Amino acid sequence: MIASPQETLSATKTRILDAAEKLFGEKGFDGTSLRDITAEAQVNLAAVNYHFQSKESLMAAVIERRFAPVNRRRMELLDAAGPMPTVEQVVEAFISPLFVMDVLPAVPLIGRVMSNPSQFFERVYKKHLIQVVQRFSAAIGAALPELPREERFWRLQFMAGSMTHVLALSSVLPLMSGQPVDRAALLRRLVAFLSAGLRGPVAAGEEK
Amino acid sequence: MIASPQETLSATKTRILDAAEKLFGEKGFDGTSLRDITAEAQVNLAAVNYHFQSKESLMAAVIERRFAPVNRRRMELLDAAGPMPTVEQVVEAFISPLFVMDVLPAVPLIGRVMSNPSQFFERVYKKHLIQVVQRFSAAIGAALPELPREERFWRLQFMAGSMTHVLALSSVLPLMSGQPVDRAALLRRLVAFLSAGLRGPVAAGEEK
DNA sequence: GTCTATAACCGGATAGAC
DNA sequence: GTCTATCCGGTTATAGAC
Repeated sequence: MIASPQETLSATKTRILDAAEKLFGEKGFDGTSLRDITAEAQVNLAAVNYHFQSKESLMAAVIERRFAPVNRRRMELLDAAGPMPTVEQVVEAFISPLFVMDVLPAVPLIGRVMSNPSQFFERVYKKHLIQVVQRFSAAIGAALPELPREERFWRLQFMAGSMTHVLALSSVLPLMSGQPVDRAALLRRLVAFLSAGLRGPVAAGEEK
Repeated sequence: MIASPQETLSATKTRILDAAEKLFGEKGFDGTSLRDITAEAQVNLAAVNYHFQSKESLMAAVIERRFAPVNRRRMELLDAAGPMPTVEQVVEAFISPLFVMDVLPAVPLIGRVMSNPSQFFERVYKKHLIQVVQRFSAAIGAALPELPREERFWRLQFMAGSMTHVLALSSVLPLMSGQPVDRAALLRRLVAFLSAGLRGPVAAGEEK
């Protein structure tokens, strides 16, 4: 069996995706031009439009490539935890897929998408996140039956916020803390903090 | 006593600042052109360069106008809590200045700045946030003497992340939750969640 | 202080040769 | 599939009249 033609095509296509992911993560979507991307990828400018039609759909492809497997992994981890997960299992299922080696280069990109909701609300939230939110809201309910439904929604947002923040700031956090970031330790710290937050008492006035 | 000339000047200048704050918050800095801003403010295009020299320094002025009073208020609240604040007092001092009426229009902008650290690391972090981080790290230490210094840094980041997330997503959260956001209730929920997180046990392996 | 007009440049996109 | 060349609208910034 010979190599399929797609693999030859994909060389250029993948180089564009990799370069776009890097630059979108570093400088944002509006702050990155197609010329920036083709220079970084060392491909011709016209190749972008040939392979991806427009900048808009290049952005979609870049996002799709990373969000789909991360969310699949989240669901798998939740499945593996069974119908009565612990709080820690739920938090880890949500966060740990972003701390594995092969999504590391996409971390700034993911942080940027997650903190630019209005620009991507339709595309990202409706397509990729709405099922995740519902599934994890249910899982939190299983782990913490006392927690009102509305409180689950908000605590899930708070959890997403802490996670997004450390992703989006991954380039400056070493400068702020004065030392390189130990990612394994960071994951443990996040899980401990968020699990405690999820288990916290409901604020007065929000019991019902 | 007659009105000072500055007040007349400020009319245009303030209209530009207000329009820029709104649009930067909605569409981002790179996504907003000076033409967008002058159209929204109903002033002439050249007025921006006359009053602010460049887009870059307009951005600085927009940020400065909001961050300075918010951080001043944070410090005041921390001072008012005394040398031995409760965890809740520390969290409230950090967050509640962003939940008062007159900074409401700036909420999307602040969310955007906080989640674009690389672009503003020099300007915002070094000028506005470094003192806040140090001061609040010390305050957490006073409220939770058991917590290691490094853990304080990270939990402060997690706290900032949850807060930033609800600010940055303020336009879409009503759509996600299916109902208008009760800001007072949101503040109570945030304080309860983050206080519980701050008090949580230190993850195994991070005790020292 | 405020306007019009324009300079100088960069952006995404495409036509058409190879 | 990949290149060069180019279109053309939008961008910041400024010069100069009023």
